[in-house]
Amino acid sequence: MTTDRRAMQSSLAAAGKRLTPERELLLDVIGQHPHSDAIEILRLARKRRPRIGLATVYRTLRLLEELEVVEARRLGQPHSHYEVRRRDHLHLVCTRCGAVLDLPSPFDVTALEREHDFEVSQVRLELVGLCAKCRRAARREAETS
Amino acid sequence: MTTDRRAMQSSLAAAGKRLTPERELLLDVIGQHPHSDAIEILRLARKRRPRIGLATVYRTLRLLEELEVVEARRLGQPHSHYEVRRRDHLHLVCTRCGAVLDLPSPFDVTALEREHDFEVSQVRLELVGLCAKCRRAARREAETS
DNA sequence: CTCAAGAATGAGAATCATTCTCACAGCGGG
DNA sequence: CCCGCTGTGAGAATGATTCTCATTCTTGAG
Repeated sequence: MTTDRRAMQSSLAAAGKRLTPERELLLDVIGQHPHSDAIEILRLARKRRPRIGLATVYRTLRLLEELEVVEARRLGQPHSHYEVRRRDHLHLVCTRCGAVLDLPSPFDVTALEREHDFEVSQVRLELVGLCAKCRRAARREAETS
Repeated sequence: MTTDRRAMQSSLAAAGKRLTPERELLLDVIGQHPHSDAIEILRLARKRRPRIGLATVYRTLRLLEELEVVEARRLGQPHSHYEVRRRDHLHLVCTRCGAVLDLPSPFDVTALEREHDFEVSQVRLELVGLCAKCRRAARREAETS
């Protein structure tokens, strides 16, 4: 994951932030264990750095979200699950046990039900971005600063 | 919304539950104010029934979710937003101000960006249902009871 | 019509995920 | 080598949601 590390390094530097061992470790853990929640990430990170704290995990997760490196998911549970971000990202989420399967982008629901032995009951789609008002506001802020 | 009311009545009865004035009121509020959160729903409900409590709002929301009448959404904020459930349900969510636009089902991202003056930065899709393991477990449970 | 049993409610306490605070540690430039 | 930040860990604080419990309402049997 050296490329990720490099990219991280520079976006952090751009924001006047440092690439600390904790941040590097946490990014690695998230990359290796997609869909983990904060407690799970803490547990995994402590195997390699036992004194790391929960606050650092949450702080780092938020930072990585802001840098658009990591993405938080609400999968019907009260806490979030985290994973390295991709532009198009499709999931099969079981409503009963919470299992999450990743999917390649183009798909056909019926074929997919057969292939993954999964019964689809609901399709949820969100297109996330900026509305016209906020695009103008963001532009104004950029000019001011 | 008499049809909704009827349908509710019978699915509640099937589970040995009652259609109370509170439940009817809350369903109506959610129908009339999609994407509201629990506090907002409480505020709206109190206009018509001032002594209704927050616990009842949350209890009813959970019940309506179980009956698959209502759906909770996590739109990047720490609390949920609620709306009457449809099978296919598409949203445009602004990452900055949290505005939510509903969309008709079939769509073309580029046309849509032009039409709604919205800049899409991310596509999120979840197909929700039952995995093979849980379908078997659910079947077993049904047989037992 | 009356009453008992169970379901539902309101208020406030409890819980759980997440964020904040604060004292201390560590790096990086001068 | 020291100063000024940026980060960290621990625990407190917050905020959304769920639970508890005493009370009220409904329903159905008699």
